[in-house]
Amino acid sequence: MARPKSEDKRNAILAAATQVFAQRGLGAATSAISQAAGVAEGTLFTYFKTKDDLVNELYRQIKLELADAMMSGFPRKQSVRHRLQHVWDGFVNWGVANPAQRKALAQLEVSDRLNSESKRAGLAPFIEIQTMVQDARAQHVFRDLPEEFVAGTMRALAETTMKFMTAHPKMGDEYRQLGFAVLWAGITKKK
Amino acid sequence: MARPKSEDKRNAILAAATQVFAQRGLGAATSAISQAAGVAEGTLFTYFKTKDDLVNELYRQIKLELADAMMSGFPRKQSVRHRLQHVWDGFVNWGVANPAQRKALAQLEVSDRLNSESKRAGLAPFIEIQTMVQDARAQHVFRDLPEEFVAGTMRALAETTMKFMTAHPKMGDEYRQLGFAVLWAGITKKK
Amino acid sequence: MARPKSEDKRNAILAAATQVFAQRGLGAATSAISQAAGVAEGTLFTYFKTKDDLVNELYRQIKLELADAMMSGFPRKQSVRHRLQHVWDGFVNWGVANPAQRKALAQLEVSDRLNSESKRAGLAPFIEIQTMVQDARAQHVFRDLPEEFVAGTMRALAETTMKFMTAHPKMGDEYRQLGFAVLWAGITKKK
Amino acid sequence: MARPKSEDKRNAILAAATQVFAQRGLGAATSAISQAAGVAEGTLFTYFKTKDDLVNELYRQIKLELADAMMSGFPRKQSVRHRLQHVWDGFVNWGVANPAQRKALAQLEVSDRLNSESKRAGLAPFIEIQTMVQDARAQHVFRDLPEEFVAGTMRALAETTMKFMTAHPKMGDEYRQLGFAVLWAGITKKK
DNA sequence: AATGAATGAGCTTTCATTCAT
DNA sequence: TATGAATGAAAGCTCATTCAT
Repeated sequence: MARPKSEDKRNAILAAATQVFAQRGLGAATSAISQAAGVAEGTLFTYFKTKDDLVNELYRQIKLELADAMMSGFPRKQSVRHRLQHVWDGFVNWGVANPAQRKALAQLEVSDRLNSESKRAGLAPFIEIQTMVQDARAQHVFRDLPEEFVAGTMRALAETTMKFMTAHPKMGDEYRQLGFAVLWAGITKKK
Repeated sequence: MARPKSEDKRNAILAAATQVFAQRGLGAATSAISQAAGVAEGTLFTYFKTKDDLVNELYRQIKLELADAMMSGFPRKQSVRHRLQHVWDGFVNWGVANPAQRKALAQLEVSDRLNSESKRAGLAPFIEIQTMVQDARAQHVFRDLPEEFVAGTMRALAETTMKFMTAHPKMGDEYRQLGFAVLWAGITKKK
Repeated sequence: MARPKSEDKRNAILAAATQVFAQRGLGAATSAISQAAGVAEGTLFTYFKTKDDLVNELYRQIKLELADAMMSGFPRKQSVRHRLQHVWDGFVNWGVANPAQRKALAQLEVSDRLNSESKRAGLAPFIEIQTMVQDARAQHVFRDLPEEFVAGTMRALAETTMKFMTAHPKMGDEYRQLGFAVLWAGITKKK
Repeated sequence: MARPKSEDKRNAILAAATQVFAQRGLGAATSAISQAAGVAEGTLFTYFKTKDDLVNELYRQIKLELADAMMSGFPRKQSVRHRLQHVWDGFVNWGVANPAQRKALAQLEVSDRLNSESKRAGLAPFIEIQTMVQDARAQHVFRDLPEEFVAGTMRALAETTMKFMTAHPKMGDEYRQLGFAVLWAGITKKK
């Protein structure tokens, strides 16, 4: 048989796309990606039929990585606060550790190149968070907010927190705690 | 004597750019903008030397409009809470009333086309907010957070709030209040 | 106003396309055409939105020229033989005088790039020939052949005749007569 | 010992090329041919060094098949009319029975990919027809036409005839006769 | 100043051919 | 020999910008 499609090469292309998209946006040329990946221009298209395919695939992959970072070891049985802290820490730590992924993801989320199938797939691994939020509301731990409002708030605060952690790496732990404290104070019920 | 450049035309181009960028992103063609503005393709370039110039100019203009919406009638003398509520209301009301501007601004903020000069100019009209935050911290009303963290948090929460207000127009007032409550609870000191 | 679209340039592009298609087939690159026309690559697309548009337009233009060559001065009132000779002479003379057009047309006719609208438009100017053939059959001048068989035979014989006229220019008149004689003998009724 | 090249595979490629070229023209991708042949893309190039080689080889092969259809059982001893009818029938019957070959051949004949060697080889098996035409002229059965004019006329008329036979299969025999009658009337001397 | 045709670099994608397996 | 991944030179087309009118 001929040489098999190399998983390495596919990954190299996805990694290169992450970097290039993070730096220059989704408008970046596929040739820049193939070059960064160290493959020929045409090779990109043996692994991804079109640029849109690449974009969608990259989105799903990053989302999976992120989900892994947030959900692995999720303390299902513990308090809402513990569980929320777990996903918060997972999120911001991942974002700080993977700035290119974070930036690329931000571009991908607002892009009009994602098909609905990808969007759905990107959401799927996070259902447990939804469950948690529903629990928290049912237990009157949270204010009476729509789930998506909570999710949006968390994402937004995490975004801000990550910026600060990145800008002041030595203060990372403190900002992460601080960000969480703001989130928790904001969304929970006052006694 | 040559015809003077028309302020009308310049504004038409900026308005068209707002709409087009909001809909299709900054990658949209300048020809789409000139068409939407009702001027010739070349005319755009007599008002803005390059596309980048247009982008930067638009950014500054939207920021000025936003500053106006947030800062006019600013109750300098009143409590921190009153002042914060004022800018919050100004922000989210503006965003809901001007969705194209809001979307365009979001694209502009993350774009790599803004030069540092524009970024600085975009920040300038908001210094009074900084002052307010500094006051609040000095008075120990706020947690011990960096000013920019507060600003980032506010922007992030406002973004989420605006999405909800837009999605559920009838609940606009409630969501605006709710968003503010979350913000206030998040950033102020516990007694 | 800006400089108007130049009819000259449009014609230059069509002429260049004729030459290039004649030589290298419809697969020839648009860049080869623009170069031959002495315009920039992009300019071709201000006159023809796509390559297919150019191809279809060229087809219609050549057909019109050919129709003019065949039909102008058509002796409506004279005998079938006179009329047939008229279109025959017009056809082969045109083909010999315009070899590039002839070759390009041959490629265009068998191409799958022609849309049905163009095909219809290309046929339209030749209806009088149909009428003539119908007359001839009604008068029992011709054998009992389908019109299209007659047309196909004529085109086919003309093609052969033109090749000979081109190969032996000095014998042009003789071959034209000879070709017509073969055609006439072939399609008319024996007494 | 290395595996010998498989005649089967070679034939499969030629057959596939016939179909693909007939349908999509000579511009069709080699990958489409290899796929249709059920072999790998690279394999095509072990049997034919380049696409041009494949094209030329296919031309020669089709011409041989056609020659076989026309010349086998050629009644050398019989009258010119009998002999001409034999090749005519062979030609049109073959064309109707092998539409893909016929279409592919038509594309090949007008292509600029045939080298002169192939053209010569393609002509060779038909010499006997030349001889026959020479005989016919010497015997003053035919008009005073160049051999190639006769050949061209025959091919052209056969082309038209085949179109009609294909379009109206039930009238096949009639059209074949009719076509031949037109040919014979056209090229023979009047008494 | 206003226009829009002209320009050519740059884009994504295809494809004949090569080459590692 | 057979395979199909790898290659990079085109291809058609778009677009920011220039320039003749």
